[in-house]
Amino acid sequence: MAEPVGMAKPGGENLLFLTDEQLRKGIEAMFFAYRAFTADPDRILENYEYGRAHHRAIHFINRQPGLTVNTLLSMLGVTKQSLNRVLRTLVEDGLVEARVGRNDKRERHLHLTVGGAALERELSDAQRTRMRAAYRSTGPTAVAGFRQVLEAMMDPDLRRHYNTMKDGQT
Amino acid sequence: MAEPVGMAKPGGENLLFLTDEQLRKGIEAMFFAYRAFTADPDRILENYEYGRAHHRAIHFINRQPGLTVNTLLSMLGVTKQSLNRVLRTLVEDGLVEARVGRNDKRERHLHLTVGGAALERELSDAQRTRMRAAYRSTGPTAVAGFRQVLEAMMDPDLRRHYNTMKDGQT
DNA sequence: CTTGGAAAGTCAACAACGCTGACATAATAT
DNA sequence: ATATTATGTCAGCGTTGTTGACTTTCCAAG
Repeated sequence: MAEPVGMAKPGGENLLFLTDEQLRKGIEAMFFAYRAFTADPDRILENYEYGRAHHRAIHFINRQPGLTVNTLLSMLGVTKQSLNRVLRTLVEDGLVEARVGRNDKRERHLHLTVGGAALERELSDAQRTRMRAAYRSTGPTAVAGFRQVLEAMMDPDLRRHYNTMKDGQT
Repeated sequence: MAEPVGMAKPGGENLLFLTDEQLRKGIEAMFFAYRAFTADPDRILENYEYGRAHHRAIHFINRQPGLTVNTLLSMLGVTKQSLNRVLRTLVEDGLVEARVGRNDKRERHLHLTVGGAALERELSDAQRTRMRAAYRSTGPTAVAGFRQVLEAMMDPDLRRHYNTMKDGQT
């Protein structure tokens, strides 16, 4: 630790934090942190014979109950065939309910069952625990920067989903 | 769990940034940002019929030339069998050279060839471009926080690799 | 009311990349 | 010298991503 990530910016801008070396460290930080970020849920999922794809589906269904398959598709950024395989097992196992739309009966509105909500809680508890520890040890200023940089890295389409959910339904 | 971490503490610290809602936003920020983070290299790799695993191997071989298969293994956190498949294609295609160790002939010391270095450059250029844009638009304070939180999230073992390389060749 | 198109789902095949098990070879310890 | 440990390879399997082709259901416009 303890090296210049960028000094003040007096008259001329100091751009030390934009060197290739700094960028490489950021890249590796993303790699190692993401590995840790997914490790806890992955361990839990093994007990249920589910994978990371199931976790992601459960997360967003919990986040926005009643969303359609198509909406979920665009959030996850996978093909419908890939999502369908995951969704089918979750419905079969009674963790997710797919209700036919009232206005548009072609649509399937997705909800977690009681069992699905329980698994969601178990998974997100594990993930939040790690993130809470990281947040706590670094403080609110670092957390704000963390979120700002991540948001700036997103593709506009993905950022739309992120922001939608951020403001969406409180 | 799920207690209001929000308000204030006896001491007077404001812990609003530790609410479950804030944590959830951090989790989703990680998800969406990582997707964007890998999107650029993934697009390039398609042209070469390689995948993300090849990228990771190339990155770390470039980062620390001459490292052994075992060392690379512990950085990537996969099984040696999984890495071997990737490494074999890279050697066959003339992007990586695996030199038998002089002291210990069991070891293979890995180096990028000229062609391997060229691909590494192409991939990391794409990744750096996105990260540079994010860094520039958020500034050095945010970048420092970004790195701090990511580092705090890592497992100790992975963090060791991260720090080792960080000090490696400044 | 017929038809065009969007939404959802299915089936098949394939690729990337995790995994375990079995094995060959080299170094080391007994 | 022989057994054990370390390193790397080969073979096969599972998850999850992909594309392509196709059907069914439904809404809406002509």
